[in-house]
Amino acid sequence: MPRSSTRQHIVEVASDLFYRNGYNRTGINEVIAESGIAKATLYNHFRSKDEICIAYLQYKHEVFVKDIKAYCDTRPANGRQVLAIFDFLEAFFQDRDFNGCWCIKTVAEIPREDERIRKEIQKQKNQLINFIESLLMDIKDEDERRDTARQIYLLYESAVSESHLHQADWPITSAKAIASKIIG
Amino acid sequence: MPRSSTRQHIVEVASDLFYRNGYNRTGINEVIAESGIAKATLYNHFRSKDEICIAYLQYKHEVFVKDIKAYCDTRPANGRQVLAIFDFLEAFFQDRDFNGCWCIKTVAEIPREDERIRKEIQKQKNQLINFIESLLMDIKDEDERRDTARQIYLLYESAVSESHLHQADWPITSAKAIASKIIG
DNA sequence: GACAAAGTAGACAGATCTGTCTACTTTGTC
DNA sequence: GACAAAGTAGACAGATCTGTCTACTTTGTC
Repeated sequence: MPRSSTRQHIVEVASDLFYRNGYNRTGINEVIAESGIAKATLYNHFRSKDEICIAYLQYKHEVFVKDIKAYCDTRPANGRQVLAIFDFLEAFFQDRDFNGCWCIKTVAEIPREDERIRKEIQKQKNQLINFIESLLMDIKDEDERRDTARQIYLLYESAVSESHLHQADWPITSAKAIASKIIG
Repeated sequence: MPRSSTRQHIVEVASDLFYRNGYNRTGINEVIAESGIAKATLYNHFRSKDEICIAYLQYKHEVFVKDIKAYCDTRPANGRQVLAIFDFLEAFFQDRDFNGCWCIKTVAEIPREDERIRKEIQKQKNQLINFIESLLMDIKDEDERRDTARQIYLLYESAVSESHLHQADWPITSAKAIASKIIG
């Protein structure tokens, strides 16, 4: 296996385990056993478990952005296109691998001082707000567009967390209904 | 110290530590050192760390319910009284001990199989929805009242998580603005 | 086919952390 | 003041888990 795909393979396996079972409850030994690689190989690609955590967050975000963009692209580019993000979430929720927001989960597990991870997560959330804003180009006033994007972002985030917490999809339909009201 | 207040003392100290530094990152030894009690005393009051976790969640919820009710009671009991929950949150956010939602934090840290903790958290969230509903008695239709309570609950939850995540209060003002629009 | 780079299997050091147990002391009540 | 209940200080077993290191093998390239 070429070096770059070994790294990628580790990231994918670790991501699955971290997301499913939690970062602290997934040991390095589990990652290497599941990856079928030696421990020294893992530490040849990553300096520490922390570094794998960053790669995990980036990988989840990368896949998420790709998927949600592709999903929204199938809808007509009008003022209501943004509502597609809730339909995307509904599909994600129905998937048996759904386990809430990786950012929120990870932030709860790491020490508060870990600035690298905190910054990465804030970056991801800001990119999501920007993406939502890009779907709201019907709104000509820049401040209003930004405000609306933030509001829909809040609803989306809530829908993710709460559908996971309650193990039910009413938060998704409810959030979508509010978003629909907001964009008029 | 009488038995009941020893127990209460442990719960308060453990709650501070769990909420501030996280459940998994707070060891039993830290709890007893901070409480100034012996380890055997702790295990005389609680069978396991897990049991302290339940007591922690219940204690945080109890204080929260008492405080938010008292806060909302100072406002006129009209259709807009429910908006006070966002002002309450704003005050809580300004407090330097604010550290997001203890339920979300704890759920992220415990194994998925821990049903007792999961049930406790769902119970707390349902009580919050019921409390919000009790502030919406202006809405006569029962289904509509329930729906609205859930919507405002989603906004409140989002405001808690996101103000913590972004270390900024715009999620609170933004969520309040949406809630205000919903109740008309 | 020589050689470097990458990978292997797993022992092990060292740092956690929970929960038990021991031998003893303090406190509160009759 | 006797006695039980509650608390103390801390050793220790046993179960983690991360990251290093050793001695060796495989792979890819010139």
